[in-house]
Amino acid sequence: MARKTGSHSQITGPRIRDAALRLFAWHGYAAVSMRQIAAEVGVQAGALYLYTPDKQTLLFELMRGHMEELLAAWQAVRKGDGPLAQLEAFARFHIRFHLDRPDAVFIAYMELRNLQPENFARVEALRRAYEDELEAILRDGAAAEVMRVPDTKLATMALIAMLTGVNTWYREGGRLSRERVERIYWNMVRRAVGA
Amino acid sequence: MARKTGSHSQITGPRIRDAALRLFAWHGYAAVSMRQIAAEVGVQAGALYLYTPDKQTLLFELMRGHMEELLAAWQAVRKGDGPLAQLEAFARFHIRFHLDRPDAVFIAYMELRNLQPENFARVEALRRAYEDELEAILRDGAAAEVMRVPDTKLATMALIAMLTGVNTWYREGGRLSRERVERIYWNMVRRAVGA
DNA sequence: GGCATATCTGAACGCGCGTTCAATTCCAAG
DNA sequence: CTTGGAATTGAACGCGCGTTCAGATATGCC
Repeated sequence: MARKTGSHSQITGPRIRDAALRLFAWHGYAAVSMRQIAAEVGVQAGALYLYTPDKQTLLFELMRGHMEELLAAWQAVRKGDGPLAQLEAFARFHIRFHLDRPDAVFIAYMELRNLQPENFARVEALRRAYEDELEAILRDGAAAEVMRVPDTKLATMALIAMLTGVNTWYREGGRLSRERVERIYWNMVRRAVGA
Repeated sequence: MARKTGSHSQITGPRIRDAALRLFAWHGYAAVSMRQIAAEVGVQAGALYLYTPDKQTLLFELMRGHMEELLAAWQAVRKGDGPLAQLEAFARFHIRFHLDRPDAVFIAYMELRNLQPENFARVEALRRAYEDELEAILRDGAAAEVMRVPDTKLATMALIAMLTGVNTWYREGGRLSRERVERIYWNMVRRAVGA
């Protein structure tokens, strides 16, 4: 049950996004009602419509925000010189970024089918842009003959799937530290591309 | 629109499962109504309840059926001798099996959260049993010093994620044949475990 | 204190949901 | 042709959905 005080706050917008992110990730977009989101924020359902035109846009903005954060964060990474250093930077960045935002990652992968076609296309474009970053590294590595990748597109998809998979099993405070996880994954990635 | 003839058929049960599988995979369990499934089969919604006690059980039976097929199919595979041959058998089997059943695979990974706790536990147990098959191979390989895997559990999750990822991008009749995809993935798997 | 404005409530709208069940239709066996 | 049982219909049930909006409430400024 949510709070009952009538005090107004200036931060309802972010609180709605947080609640929606958490609820969508746990129960799925289609299974979560606007009333549930509102209850989590401590507000009536109607109030949500001061901050979003509809439920679909709420989902889309969460996914767009996540993908743009992802791209911006990768652009900001110091990447080092040479394809191998860049591949290591990518692998470690990907794991770290994804472990920091399990809910947003979950939504970005699971709720694509609940986006209207136009919104879907925009999110997909952002995802492809991210994949292209990795593929460029692999192409450079293959050209410089420091990696053996018979098909860069396939290798891109394989490596991203492997790295993203860490979110399905890693639990904070578990058997392995983040640094150890990063190191082991990086070694598997390096070997997988024959470097 | 479905057919309107009143002729009874003895195969309504399987047709319901087929329709539910396809619809759940495309739109998600929560977003698909019993009336939509019924329409796909060419029947009224009430008729579904001659074949399933409720919607939740319909989902559960689809997932349980898929996981049991997966385990049975793997048991039936000729695996060859030695950890490396078995790892190759596993990688190739996993890709083949998953590419043959994209809808069931999608459901098995995406609709776990829509299972009631008891049903979830049963499906999870089956999934763990499958993962254990791979982990046993990796442990044997590490013990025989033909593989280098610092953590078998992590490697298991990483490899399964990588292999399952093929379903997200592979399209029949595309640029790469199944055999070529299998071969490239197997090479990445082999290298990833340092063999 | 009074007022403008941003924020929120609470009720309502039409709709589709999962599920039930009496009545009907169909098929096969005698 | 009749009959018994399986298969299916079609209407109904209570409920919660996304969304709207007139009215109430709180806040910051004069």
